[in-house]
Amino acid sequence: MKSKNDKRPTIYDIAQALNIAPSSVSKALNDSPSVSEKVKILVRDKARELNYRHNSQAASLRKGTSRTIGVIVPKINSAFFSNAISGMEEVCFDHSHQLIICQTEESYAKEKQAIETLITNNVDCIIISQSIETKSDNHLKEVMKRNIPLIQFDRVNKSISCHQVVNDNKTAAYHAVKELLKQGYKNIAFLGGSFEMDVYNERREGYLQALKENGMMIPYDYVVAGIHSEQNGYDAASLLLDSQLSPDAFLTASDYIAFGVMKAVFDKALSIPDDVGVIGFANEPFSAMIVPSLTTVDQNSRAMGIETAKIYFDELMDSQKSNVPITKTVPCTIICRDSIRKK
Amino acid sequence: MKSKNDKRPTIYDIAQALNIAPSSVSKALNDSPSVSEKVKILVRDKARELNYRHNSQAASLRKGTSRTIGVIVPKINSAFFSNAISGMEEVCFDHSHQLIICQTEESYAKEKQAIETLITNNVDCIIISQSIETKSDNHLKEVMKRNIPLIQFDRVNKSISCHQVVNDNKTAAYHAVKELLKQGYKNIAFLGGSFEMDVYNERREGYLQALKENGMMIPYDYVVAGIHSEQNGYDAASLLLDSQLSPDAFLTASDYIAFGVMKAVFDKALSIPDDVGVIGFANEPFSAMIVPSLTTVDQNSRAMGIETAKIYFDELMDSQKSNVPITKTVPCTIICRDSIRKK
DNA sequence: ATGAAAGCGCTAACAT
DNA sequence: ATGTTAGCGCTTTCAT
Repeated sequence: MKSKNDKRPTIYDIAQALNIAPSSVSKALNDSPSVSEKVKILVRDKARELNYRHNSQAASLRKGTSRTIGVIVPKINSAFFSNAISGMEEVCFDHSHQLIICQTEESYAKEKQAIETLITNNVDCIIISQSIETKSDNHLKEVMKRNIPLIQFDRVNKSISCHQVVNDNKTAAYHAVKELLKQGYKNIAFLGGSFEMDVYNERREGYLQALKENGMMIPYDYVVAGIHSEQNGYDAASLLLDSQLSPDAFLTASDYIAFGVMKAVFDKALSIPDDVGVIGFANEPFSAMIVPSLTTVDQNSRAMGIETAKIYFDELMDSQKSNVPITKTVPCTIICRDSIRKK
Repeated sequence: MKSKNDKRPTIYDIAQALNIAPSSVSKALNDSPSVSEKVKILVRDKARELNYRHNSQAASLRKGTSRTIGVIVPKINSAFFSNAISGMEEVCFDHSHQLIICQTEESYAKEKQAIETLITNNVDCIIISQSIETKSDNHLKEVMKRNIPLIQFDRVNKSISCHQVVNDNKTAAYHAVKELLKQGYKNIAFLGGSFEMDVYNERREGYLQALKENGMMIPYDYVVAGIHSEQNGYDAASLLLDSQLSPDAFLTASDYIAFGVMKAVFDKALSIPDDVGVIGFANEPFSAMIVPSLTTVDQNSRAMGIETAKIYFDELMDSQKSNVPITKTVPCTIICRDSIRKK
């Protein structure tokens, strides 16, 4: 299909056709001030005529910069990440940069592989949200050692000193619990994600703080770690609802977990929100579509994506700025729906 | 941040350290048969020691191939596309190729831009599912003219002669309608997407054929075009439900549209599935979560992604194979749930 | 089996 | 303002 002889036109072809030097063509195409308007017009017309396209590989090789940013996320098909990516894309588009997106599917091996791929492709910056499985930070250290700008977002490893964009997870969880207390719920359980990740730990802290401030007791089994899926949520909630002191409310680490909890509650013939209140995390589209609609914490993920990409363009691109890592915090918004009582 | 003097190691650094020729290093790293096992080991060890990484930009420039495939889709955050992409990624990973993903957000301008970007980045192949807005095919012709292998999937333009991977949309719609008829629904409306796209036209054909075969009349207003969103679905269904001959079933072009229809039905105080049956398309996760759960057409999108990527590796990569465009058809599966009556 | 040298397409010094 | 030249890092003939 791809034949070798009808090669794509280069600046040499334009130069030859116009009887000028290739460097002048390059300058003209890059709108350099040191080339006459006349030549620019000539070059641009000829380029169009020959159907010339800039070869960014060659330019990257020469310039040592690829105008490309690598993004590593666990999944692209979750509301949180796809919105964040969409936000990054918007900013990159404005700066005529582009994104290479890698999915890890929560695997550490794939995460390491993705970093190799991105290094190999000379990306100018790596943006990463870690996978659940990731324990080590060698691969991130490797990126730093190579002086490739690194930005973490959402699922960050705080021990790595680099720019970070995170939600105010603690505050969000704190307010979510306050909301539950305000509605009169008394026994609030927390089904969190991996407790090896700061995002989830912070949510737990917010949860604990809110309860402590109100002098509530927290049975040891009310805080459950390692909950990630709808099924996990269903199982954990079923267990808790059968226990001695059955919870009357759940704060969960994701809307999917929350949905599992809701199913468990219904299976016990209890009602939501009258008997049990439920709050999720992420504001997945379905959270507004189910019955009862799910109260959830919106993480403003698009804004997070925008802020993340901006760090590169504002701080990192023209390098040699501050070496002090910035941490940006994006506030969450609690979306109150029918899964908790209304005042 | 990124300083110039501590540059990344190249094959020259390895060559120098080992006192051998750069070409030998290159061959060793590529496991060429014309280099001794001894040198290979030496080179690999030194490469590890120096923390060498292959520079694929340079290699691409030299070899004229980038081991990169560009994918253009309207949205990454829909079940259909993210699953398809995931399937493509799997196949690419097995062939150590990678994906550059571009979103068009249904805009023709962005679609054109994405193609420019991909050409500029020397992708070895372009995989595209067109945006709704796209009317012209100049940008696709441009790709063909450059002898860049082009594969269309799902939302294809049949007038462009290239490889295609599609669902058996007509059959799927046909069987969906048959299913509705079997359950005793009599007045079945069709809320389709853009009628300028083959996918939607084929679904309409299947719908029409099933009804005609059963000698059913189809009021002219039962076939509605240009329906894309939940809101569109809600509006169109509301109108139809108020009309003279109110439909008792809807086949829709997406689960989101179906959800809008369901809302409209409930707002008229009608019941699903007793008064009205609804079938969607795509098997979005939420379709199983809502009440009543939504009967939908699963497009086996992951399989589509896999088949699409395979076309490149099986047919196109080693070029000069057949020039005859292949069309692969991936069957759909109807997932029967509560939104239609059960026998 | 190993090495020397050319060149992929572009840009950036450095002349002129 | 324009042209000459070298070189980014790699692969690939072609010699040896």
